[in-house]
Amino acid sequence: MENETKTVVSNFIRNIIDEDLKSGKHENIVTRFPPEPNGYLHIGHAKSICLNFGLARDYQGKCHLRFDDTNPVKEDTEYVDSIMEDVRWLGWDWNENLFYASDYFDQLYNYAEILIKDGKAFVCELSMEELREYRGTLTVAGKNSPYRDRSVDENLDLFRRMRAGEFPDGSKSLRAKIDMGSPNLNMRDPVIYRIKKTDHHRTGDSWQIYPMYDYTHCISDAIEGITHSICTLEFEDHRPLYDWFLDQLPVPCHPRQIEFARLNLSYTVMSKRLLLDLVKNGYVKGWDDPRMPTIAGMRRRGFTPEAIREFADRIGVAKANSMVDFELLNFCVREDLNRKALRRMAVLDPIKLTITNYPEDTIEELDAENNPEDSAAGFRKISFSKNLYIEREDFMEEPMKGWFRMAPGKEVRLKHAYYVTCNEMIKDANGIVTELLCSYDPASRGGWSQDGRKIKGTMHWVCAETAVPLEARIYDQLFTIADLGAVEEGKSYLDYLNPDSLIINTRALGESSLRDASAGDKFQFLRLGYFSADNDYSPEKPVFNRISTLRDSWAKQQKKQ
RNA sequence: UGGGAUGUCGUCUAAUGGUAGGACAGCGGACUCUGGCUCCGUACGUGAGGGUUCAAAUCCUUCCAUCCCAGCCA
Repeated sequence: MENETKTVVSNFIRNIIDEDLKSGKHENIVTRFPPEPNGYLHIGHAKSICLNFGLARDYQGKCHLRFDDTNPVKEDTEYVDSIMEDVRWLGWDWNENLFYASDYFDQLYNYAEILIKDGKAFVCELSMEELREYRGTLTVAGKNSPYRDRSVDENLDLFRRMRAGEFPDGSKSLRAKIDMGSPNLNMRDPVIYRIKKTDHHRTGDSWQIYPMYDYTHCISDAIEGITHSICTLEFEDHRPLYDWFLDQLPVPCHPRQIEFARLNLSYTVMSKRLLLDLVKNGYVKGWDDPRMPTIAGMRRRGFTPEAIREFADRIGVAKANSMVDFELLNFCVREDLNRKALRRMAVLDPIKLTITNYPEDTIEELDAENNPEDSAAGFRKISFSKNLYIEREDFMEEPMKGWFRMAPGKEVRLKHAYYVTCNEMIKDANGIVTELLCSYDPASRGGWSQDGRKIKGTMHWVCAETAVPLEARIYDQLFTIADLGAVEEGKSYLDYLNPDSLIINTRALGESSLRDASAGDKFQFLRLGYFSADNDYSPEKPVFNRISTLRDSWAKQQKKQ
């Protein structure tokens, strides 16, 4: 990644960092990516990961990976493992800086006692419903809890007994004593500890009480010496609270929280809840379903880490809510794969093509270049015979204006092979063309001729004798509308699921070398798109996922008419 | 209707009082053994009104629009 030398575009966070470095506020910067291990990472997280780790890389600082694991009822090591795998796969390294908020439970507890001793926190016995009432509303101020004025000793005693497990879940909470009249609801004596008699995936049964996010996050940042704590916009309202805790406590430093707009991508959803829904209710086949915007899904689909990082760079960082066009992601994979993917030929909708003047029982070997963008990729052998298949849509009985693929009497080139001319069509009882009879020019071997005649149409094909049957999984957007935030009144996002988001094509045929791939190998199927060998791939049953199509200016031209 | 934020080409994003720039998407063309790639060209924008200034996307002001907040979730 070191050789990705490109000019970085400025953004408001870099500007802040530049100023902090210039003013001497900081000599080095430390950022962090703080996921809660309660779900799989998605492309929105990738934006945050690339931002935080990218900043650390560019400023020679550090980026910590910290699991924000303060709610044991939702969290699991399965998620911890997948998150670490995904961050690494994206190309980032936290080195020795792996942390868990649960590592700080003791310190967090001690700080809470300090708050109590300073008269800045109290044990409250309001039920959740009562608490809601006392909190007030957006427009009316809250009321003080009747338990707000307990003595320090009583608070300390109660809090210690909460920790010891003497009280049932929900019966008591520790609250900060701030201001029930604040127009910012987060400042209305927020809960900082709640009782949860649930085992934690790391601390087991040693705790009966768990700290809340607002309390934990700022202190964790301070303990780790984070300089810039970057989070999403919805935490903007929490910043006063973030600062309040750090101002009350003898913490080692006071990081600055900076908020940016989370990623929205057209035609998909980014909420963990909705994603979990899709998985649990079987609308997709798991977290790594290639239609999912999860890192795991995108990896399986065939997106590369390089493409995702490039995407993250290109979308930039700002504070305005926005919706990025999925096409940008397609652009990024194509750009990456165009350089790297080996070319292969496959036919998705085969129609038989017979070369009538080619000798029977002969199969010859031709050379085909593996990647015109990379001469080091070399050549491969492909076989050619009298019996071929071409793409049905590459033939048109009555060619339209501008058509330069196969048509009756028209000479075209079979890529890497010969010039052929279609002389005759065989049709079935319904008038559907079932076979094309062509003649070839033996002097055009390799796909060119000495007389230099111009052949505009070039087509992909496979040799019937050696072709391998493929399963091609053709993906489309999971949803039919670009903005899932704009679902109509009374409708659910499920009403917009695209019934054709996966089409399994088992008619496809590929050149024989496609039998020798392994899961994860990526190819450009000539003129069709980029494909990745799926996890289900085996030499006996080669399965490929379509990552994206190629740009298709012919299709575009057709659409306009 | 309280508080917090945000409005720049279709989309994303630069500009730090001094020529509104880039990318994707679009359009047109060149090239091409992929209607791919590449290259060239081109159109399109400061939410609205008022003010300050030689000069405003930027400062002031009044509107308007959108987003977030009433979990013992993060």
